[in-house]
Parts: sequence; C-alpha cells; structure tokens
Amino acid sequence: MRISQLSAASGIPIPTIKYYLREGLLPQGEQTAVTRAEYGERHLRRLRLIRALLEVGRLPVASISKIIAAVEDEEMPVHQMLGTAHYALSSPMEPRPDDEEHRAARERVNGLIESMGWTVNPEAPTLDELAQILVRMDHLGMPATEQSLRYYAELLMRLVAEHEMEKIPFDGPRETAVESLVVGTVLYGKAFDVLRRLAQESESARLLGG
Amino acid sequence: MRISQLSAASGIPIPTIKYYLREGLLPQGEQTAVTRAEYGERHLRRLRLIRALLEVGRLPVASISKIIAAVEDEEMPVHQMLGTAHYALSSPMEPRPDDEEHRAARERVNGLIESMGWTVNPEAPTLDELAQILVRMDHLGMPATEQSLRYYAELLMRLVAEHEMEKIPFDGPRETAVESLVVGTVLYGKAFDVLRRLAQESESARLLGG
DNA sequence: CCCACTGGATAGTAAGAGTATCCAGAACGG
DNA sequence: CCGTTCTGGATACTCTTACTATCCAGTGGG
Repeated sequence: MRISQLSAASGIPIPTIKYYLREGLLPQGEQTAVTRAEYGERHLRRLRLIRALLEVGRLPVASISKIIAAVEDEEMPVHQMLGTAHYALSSPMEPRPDDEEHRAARERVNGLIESMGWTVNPEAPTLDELAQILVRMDHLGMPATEQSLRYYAELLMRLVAEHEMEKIPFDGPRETAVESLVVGTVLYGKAFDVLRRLAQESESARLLGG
Repeated sequence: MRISQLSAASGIPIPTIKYYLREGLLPQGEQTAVTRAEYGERHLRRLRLIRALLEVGRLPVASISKIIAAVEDEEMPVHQMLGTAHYALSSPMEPRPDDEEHRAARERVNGLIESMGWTVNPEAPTLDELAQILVRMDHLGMPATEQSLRYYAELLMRLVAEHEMEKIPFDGPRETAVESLVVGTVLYGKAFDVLRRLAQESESARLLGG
C-alpha cells in the first residue's frame, strides 16, 4: 500500500498522514526505495487508533505520541505501559503545589484509596486530578461526601474488574493487549460518560416532565 | 466590588474577566457611572462555574456561553435547559449523515434506549455521539455487546437516579437548581471518569503485578 | 485637582492541529 | 527511453481558541 492508498482507505488526507509520521504517531512505512515506502494493515489500524484517541478521547497529539511510544517500547511491562497511558490521559495540572486546599483534598483521596484497599501508585497524577475535582465541588457549594465517593468507587471497581479487564486478550501478542487496554480506557470511559448523560436526561424527563 | 477586587478574589486576571464579559459568560456588573461598575458574590460564583467547566470539563468557551444563556433564560423550563447543557457537552460531530455504518450503530442505540424504557429526545446529539463510539469500537476490533451496554446503562441509571438527581435543590431558586444540574453533569462525570481510571490501575496492578 | 483605576474597543499572542508548497528522485505507460 | 505522475522529506503557511496587551477618555478618592 502506498501513501495515497493508505489515505484513501482511511479517509485521512496525505498531508495529515505525513504530519502523524513526523510526530511519531504512525510508524514509518517499509522503505522500498529512496522515494517509496510500503504501508500495511498495521498502519491502517494505527490510524484508526489515532483518530479514536483524537476525536473520541480528545487527547492532544503530544499525549497520543507518548502513549504510542510506550506501546512500542517492547521493554516496558504492560502494567507500567498502562500507567503511562493513564498519565497521558490526566488533564495536565498547573497547580500551586503549596495550595492548602488541594493538599487537604489530596488527603481525602488518599484516604479513599486506602479504605478501598486499592493499589495505586502514589505518584499517579490521576490522584491529583481527583483532588482537584473535589476542590472545585467544594467551591461550587456541592461537596462530594466520602460515602458517595466510596459507593461510586466500589461500583466502578466491580465494573472494571468483571466487565472490562477480563476482555483484554493478555495471552495474545503484546501490541494487541496493550492497544485493547488503551482503547478500553478511552472509549469505554467515553461510552460511560455518554450513557450517564442519557440516563440523566431520561431521569430529568421523568422528574421534571419532558 | 470593583473589577480589580473581583480579579484578586477569583485569581483570574482582569483582561480575562473582561474577555468573559465580552463573550457573555459573565453578566455585566451594575453600572454606577460611565466608567465604573459594581460586581457581587454572584459574579464570583459565576467565575468559579466558568473555570470548572473550562478546566475540569474542558468545554470550549462557546459551549459555556450557550449553557449560560440557557441558565439565564428564565422562560426556559429546567428540563429543556438541561437538554441545552447536554447538547453543549456533546462533542461536535462532523459526520456524513449518509454513513451506513453510523446509521446501523444509531439503530443499536435506539434499541438500547427503548429496551431500557428511557425517555430521551430522539434529536439529542448524545445519541449520535454514542453511536459514533460504537462505530469506533467496531473498527478497532473490540465491539461492545448489547448485553454489556444494557448492564452499564442499568447501573448508571440507578446511580444517577439515586445518588445524583436527588441532591439537586429543585425547591430552591431556579438558578441554583440549574447550576447544580450543570455542575453535577460535568463534575460528577469527570469524577466518575477519574475513579474509573484509578480502579483500572488498581486492577491492572493486581492482575499484572505492579 | 490630579492621578491611579475603570469600562470599552481594538489588536496582538501562543499553542495546537493540521494544510500547502517545493523539491528531487523513482516508476509505469507508451 | 522519456515524459507524466507519485513519493518522501523539509519547510512554511493557515485557522481556531483562549487569552493578553494597549489605548483611550472619563471618573472619583485623597
């Protein structure tokens, strides 16, 4: 497959594909001559992954690039790779680390993780992200109670463990497993979000009359 | 409160506040002279809402502006207002409406809504958003089954109905109820997403050894 | 009565995600 | 074997979004 065919098959313009190549999102094609390279099924698949992360996950190209670098690093254990993906998914924080409010919220988060018995890297930016959300909720006068947080956490853990992780083909090739994890993280996350809004709309219709 | 004090209290620079005023995100202060206006607690609260939607919800300013216009339109019923907010939350689609795959996925979504007995406006862009996600999942070789979708939907409905909607102060002033709804939609949605990633990391550590 | 501050208008900036142009070197079609 | 079409690679341009910066004339407190 030459670049024009890859473009036709994926629906992505050639200059954009070249851009992804430059940014390292897409691996180089197999060079068959100085001015010729051959692309394959893998490139098509990768393009679909990129577009899903971009358009559904709204991830910046730079984050996708980091995720893909981790996916392609054969040395990296799969669990650590997922950590990298999660890291890239976290909204970049620009917090004052000396913020007292944030520190207090972060303590609440630590307590939650501990009381759930979860194993989470204390360095994970996800934890600060959650703390940040708690701070905002407080500011807006609708604080989240520990009780409801624990309820949500419990429920999500059940869901992740029983319905998401078990689908990951850990016995297949590494790249497949790792892609499934990333796609699962992003697309399932989004699907969840959308379903929540639909449930909310329906419940609002029931309560308020639509 | 003059603008400089509003800026100091909120931590947002004056030019940015002026920008929000221009864009209609923030209501004008009470004009006390040609070159003087007075801002109040409401403006501070509104600024916090804006920043939460921007930084946590990652909503574009234009969408926030639409939401706020709906919030301030006293004529609009609360349920319809929530619809507007949901509309603004949906990722803007740029689909070919003649896409056969999309239509099929949309049928699956319609079926899901019906089998759940939910009341959702068939025009809601949220439905197309979900269909889009299903298409991507198919493309990436990890299709979602009707069964798991129904499981998720059921679970989310329980959660929304029993733990989110009941917190909304429908008996208070309209603006408060409506803000709670919007904040709930966005911040709870995000909190959920973050908790899901934490659950996933913990489960991954358990399964793959961290 | 004067000078820092204000609201309003206009213009400029920085980051992110492409798009467009150029170029010289194949490749295939005739 | 030769001209047209494509290609990879490099560079430069564009468009959008969310701010920032400047300017201006008009207060209003000390």
